[in-house]
Amino acid sequence: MRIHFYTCMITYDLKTAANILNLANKPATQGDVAKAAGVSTATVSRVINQPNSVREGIRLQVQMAITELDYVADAGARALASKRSRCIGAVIPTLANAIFADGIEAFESCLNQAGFSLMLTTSGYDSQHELTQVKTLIERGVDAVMLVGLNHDPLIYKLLQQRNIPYVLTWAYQRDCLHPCVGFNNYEAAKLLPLHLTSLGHQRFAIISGISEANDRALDRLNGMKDALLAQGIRLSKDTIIECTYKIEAGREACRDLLNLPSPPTAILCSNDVLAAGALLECQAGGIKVPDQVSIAGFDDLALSANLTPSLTTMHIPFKLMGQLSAQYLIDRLAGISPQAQQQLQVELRLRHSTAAPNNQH
Amino acid sequence: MRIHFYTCMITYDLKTAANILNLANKPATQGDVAKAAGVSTATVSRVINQPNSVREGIRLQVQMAITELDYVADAGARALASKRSRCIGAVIPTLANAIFADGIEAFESCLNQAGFSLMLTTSGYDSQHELTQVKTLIERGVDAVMLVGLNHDPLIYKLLQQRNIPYVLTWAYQRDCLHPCVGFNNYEAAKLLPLHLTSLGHQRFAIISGISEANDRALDRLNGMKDALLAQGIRLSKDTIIECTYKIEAGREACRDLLNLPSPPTAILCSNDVLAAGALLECQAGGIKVPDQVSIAGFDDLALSANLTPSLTTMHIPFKLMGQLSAQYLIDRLAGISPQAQQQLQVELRLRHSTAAPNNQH
DNA sequence: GTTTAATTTGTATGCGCTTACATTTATTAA
DNA sequence: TTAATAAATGTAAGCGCATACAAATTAAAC
Repeated sequence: MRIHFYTCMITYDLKTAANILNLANKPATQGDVAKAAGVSTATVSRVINQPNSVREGIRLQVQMAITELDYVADAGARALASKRSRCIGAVIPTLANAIFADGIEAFESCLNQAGFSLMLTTSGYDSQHELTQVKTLIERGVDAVMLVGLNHDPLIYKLLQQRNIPYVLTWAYQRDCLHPCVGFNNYEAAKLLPLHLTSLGHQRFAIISGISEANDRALDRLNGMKDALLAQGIRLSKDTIIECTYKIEAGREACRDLLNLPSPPTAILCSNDVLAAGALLECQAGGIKVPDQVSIAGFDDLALSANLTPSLTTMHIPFKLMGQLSAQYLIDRLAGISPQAQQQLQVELRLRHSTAAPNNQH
Repeated sequence: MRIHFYTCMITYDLKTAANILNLANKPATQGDVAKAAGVSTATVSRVINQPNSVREGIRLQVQMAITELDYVADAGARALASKRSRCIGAVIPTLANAIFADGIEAFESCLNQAGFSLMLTTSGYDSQHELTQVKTLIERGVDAVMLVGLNHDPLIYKLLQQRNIPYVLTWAYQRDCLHPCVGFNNYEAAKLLPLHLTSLGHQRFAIISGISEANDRALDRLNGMKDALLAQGIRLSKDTIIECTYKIEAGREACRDLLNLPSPPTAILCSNDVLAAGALLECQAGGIKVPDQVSIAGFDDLALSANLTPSLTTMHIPFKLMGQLSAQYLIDRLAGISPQAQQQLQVELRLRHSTAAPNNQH
């Protein structure tokens, strides 16, 4: 009796285990759904992918079976059979900069609505790492790719074109660009800032720029500013152009250095708002009046910028729109539509209170 | 002769066409590599997945063929055959808040190093949308999932457990949490801020909080602050607790409202640094001296916070570390290791210059 | 030098789905 | 009604890879 009882226990345990395994291990397949609904797997597939091609009665039957069985199509098998992963990859320099975070948020949101998922990677402003990341994305089977900026390792283009993977460049625009791009002309946009300040009467300028070597947007902005100044007959000396990483502390430090110059600038142009905010905050901390003693201008128009005191004069960039349009471009390409390959967005100089005519007493 | 010649032409044309097709259309498969290297597909697979199990000579041969043919393994087929997509999904509320952007950046970087890719989605602080996003991630076949916060639709857990998909909750910690989590106790951490300010002598408090309904972190922080004040015998009236979205403008507006109260607070506790920065900037804009007239404290320790004038007293949270540890947790789980399921991180009150003893003249 | 064991390689199956094509059913025209 | 056409459904063949198992090779033991 004892032994018998024991045996029962074991049987019971095994059955329990089997149930757990059953619940935990084997997700329903298309075949299971087909059987449950009394149709073929082809019909199940159609219900999922082209519901209108299935008569309503059967469609409902199948959908009920899907719900009943908690069926979720296997992504790998779908990708293998259909040659589409429904994933789109993006390589951005970093999420630490809010402009990328905002742009990507809008990008992802658009993809999502169109039934795509975002595979996100960062390059850290390193073009070789960017290449690696693109290779990874290709290995993951993404259907399309978004990149930031115009300059990339040529191998990237080769790999993408070879596999017929649509791609789009963002954050930059050139009329005669060989690649699809959605953005604005950093060079031309950057020219507007010096123009504004020279029109106010400034003569002594300085620039705080991002690292131009690894960043074509930074380089374009820097060149735009320099060229616009040159056009006004103003040539900057080496020590009035500082390149640093896009960190608020770096902007502060650069500003401090500039204001300690024997003949400090009356206007500081910053190639983005993080640096400009740093410069402004450094002035605040040091008791230097902006714009009375020095004017400061930025680029990007972060949410912070309008809320600083004084509010920051800066170039407004429609990052959200940029993310949306670049997503839409890729979605259209994948849908077989041929959208416009080069799309230019309007930027706008936001005149606020960090810039004013230079104070002659200075 | 003529006919013969003609035949040649056709043959040539076909060959050309085949070449073009070959170059443009069909990426090399494992079989192509196998043929080129004179081995079986199994060996090619081994060279890729367990290189040490293949003798060096053959391995090099295969690797050469892979390079030669630009072979990239098909992700769908790999996922189908191996039941592993090598992708990990994350659902965060938004990228607009720098803390998530920073955390995710570290998270992604870790995944990358371990050979995984990140599939990123946002929920917009909407738990039903979060559920949808988790479903999507499961459909995409992610191997694991990262979520933010402790409270989620139970169905999320059910779906993940049912499919045996590892997951981890971040940005929050509870000793007796039923789920794996990496983070800190928002409630306990938030208690420290009122403590600091009451010890300075403050009696009249206000709180600017995130929307607590849709955000367990915000709720915990709010409750922590309220309870800590209650423990000191301070009970806040309705109009001194303002809930608003995490926007700098919202923080400004809330601060303005609070300072216009008949009996304005001498200390404003903010449940994150964006709101605190907003409050601080509003005071700056309004000519109200911080901390002379009002003390302001934040939570998160954004890069901006230390650079404001006055610098912001706030709770430092190790977001980067949090991203890294949560990534490592999932990586370990997928490697069959059983890492510690609940990991508590240390937070630290950073005393800076936005808080001081209340000015009695006020 | 043989036998045995350990390592390396090949064979062949199936992962779960999509889709071309064949077959059946419904619809329309005559 | 029947024939011709259109629409819906089923059949079955891969998609490209990983891996269990079998076979062959090599190393170790005797």
